[in-house]
Amino acid sequence: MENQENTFSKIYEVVRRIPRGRVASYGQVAALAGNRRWARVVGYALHVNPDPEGIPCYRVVTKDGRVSEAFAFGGGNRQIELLQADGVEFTDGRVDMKRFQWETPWI
DNA sequence: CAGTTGACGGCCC
DNA sequence: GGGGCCGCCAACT
Repeated sequence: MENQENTFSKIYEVVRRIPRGRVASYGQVAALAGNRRWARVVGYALHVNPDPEGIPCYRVVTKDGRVSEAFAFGGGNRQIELLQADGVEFTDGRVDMKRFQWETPWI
């Protein structure tokens, strides 16, 4: 199995575990991956996203509930449309983290 | 090998 | 309350 202890693999595994209709922040993914300070690394890891179909990187947003502007991998704010399709409600270009942030035991 | 960058986060002003 | 700066780790040039 994919028991690779690589930092990136951990991050990808966490992102892959994000349920539909929910979002997670970069710091959250980093914390679940093992280290909270990997927030920036998470961003880079998703940037090199080797499997965009298996890794819903669009479910990862900033702690403010806003999506990255550099997410132009499909065309502008396509990420928001994908999240809305998942049932995530957006308000003024931002998602209500209080309601849609992925519930994790790390909290 | 060393310096800089980067899909961020948190603290300071 | 909003904006700006520094800090974290890994990858790229």
